[in-house]
Amino acid sequence: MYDLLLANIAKYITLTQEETDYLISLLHTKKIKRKRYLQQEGDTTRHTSFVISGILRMYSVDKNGFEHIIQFATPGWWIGDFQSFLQQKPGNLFIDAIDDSEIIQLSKTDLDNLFIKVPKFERFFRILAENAVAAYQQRFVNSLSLSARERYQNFAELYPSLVQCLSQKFIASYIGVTPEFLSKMLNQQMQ
Amino acid sequence: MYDLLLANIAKYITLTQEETDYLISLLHTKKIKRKRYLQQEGDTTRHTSFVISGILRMYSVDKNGFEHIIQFATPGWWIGDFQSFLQQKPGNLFIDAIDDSEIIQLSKTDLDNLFIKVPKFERFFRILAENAVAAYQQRFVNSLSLSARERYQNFAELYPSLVQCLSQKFIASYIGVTPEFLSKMLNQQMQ
DNA sequence: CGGAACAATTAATGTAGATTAATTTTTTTT
DNA sequence: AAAAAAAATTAATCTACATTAATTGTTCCG
Repeated sequence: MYDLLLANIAKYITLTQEETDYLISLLHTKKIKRKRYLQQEGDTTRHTSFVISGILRMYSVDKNGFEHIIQFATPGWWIGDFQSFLQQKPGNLFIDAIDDSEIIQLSKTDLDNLFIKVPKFERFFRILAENAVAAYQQRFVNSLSLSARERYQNFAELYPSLVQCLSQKFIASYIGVTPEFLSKMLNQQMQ
Repeated sequence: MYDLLLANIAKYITLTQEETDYLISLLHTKKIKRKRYLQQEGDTTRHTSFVISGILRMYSVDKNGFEHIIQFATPGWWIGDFQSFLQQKPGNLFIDAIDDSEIIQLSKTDLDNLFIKVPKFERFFRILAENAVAAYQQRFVNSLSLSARERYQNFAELYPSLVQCLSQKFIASYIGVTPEFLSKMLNQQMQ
């Protein structure tokens, strides 16, 4: 159940049995059915979530009702509205399950206590956050400087398995074009 | 000299005199004249930098030679190509000084040692990285879901002092439009 | 102080990708 | 397996913003 998470943690820090047990005592698992929300605009993010099965998406909805996917999360990934979680204020993002999924949750309160009781976790979450910054920096640069076609190619290279399993609609939303345009683009490419 | 940085650190962790002295022994200051590069594409980022005076910009240059400003950094801000710094590999970003500036630098090696000798710093840099993730998430959402005019308004609200002191060229590059279009937009707005 | 480099403005023209809408294909539900 | 819902395709039209180019205004430096 917690193997994937523990393996993930073990890459960066080494825990004693006691520390592992304490961590596990703070965790809760949660199942989310396809199309069900983990979080909606206006909710305050009380937990950070680690995906163990399925796939979720985080997205914003603009004032014209269009969705912009910021991130997909497959097993082994963390997902959450960082701003809302850190400041414990209502956020403006949505998260829902694309397929039936299962996640492990850790509440903000428990995480804060964990940092105090087992300071080693500061290191783990520092590295996690640093990697997230690097990833966002890169994604942002790509969205600024690549054309729609290049953004698609880049996505396909980076996440070949996602290209297989996601509908075009979601990929279009992630790379920032309409489904109609993506369809046209892909069919032109073949000729 | 190091006051601004120490005050910044003191917001999140408390250091003994000894720890402060040790930190200071690892720091170097550097002056960067207007238009001089702190870093160019292909360089590996060996240091993380904290601005104490002046203003710098970090940007990417796309294959058509256009610059896209990712971040400005004024006193009190950290700046650096995270991906290159973390992986110690050549990066693809540029950083240069918009005005004569002064920064404090800390090398990757010294930072890694600092984490081992004074684990408290794990917490400080964790919080820093978390805040950076939240900021990037928000900037990214804005770039996806707002029009050029809204992005300008948002920038002007967030950084009123920068709107004053930066040339339109730089603001245009930050919000992701051409200088010509920004000029037109601003003059239309007044009518 | 004068001229060279740089920044801003204006306007005509061009285009990547959006919008709308109708049709077909695929998936889901019962 | 049929009906309903969702996804993909195609094509015509539209638009926010880019491009190009010429003009003016500003800053900086010898």
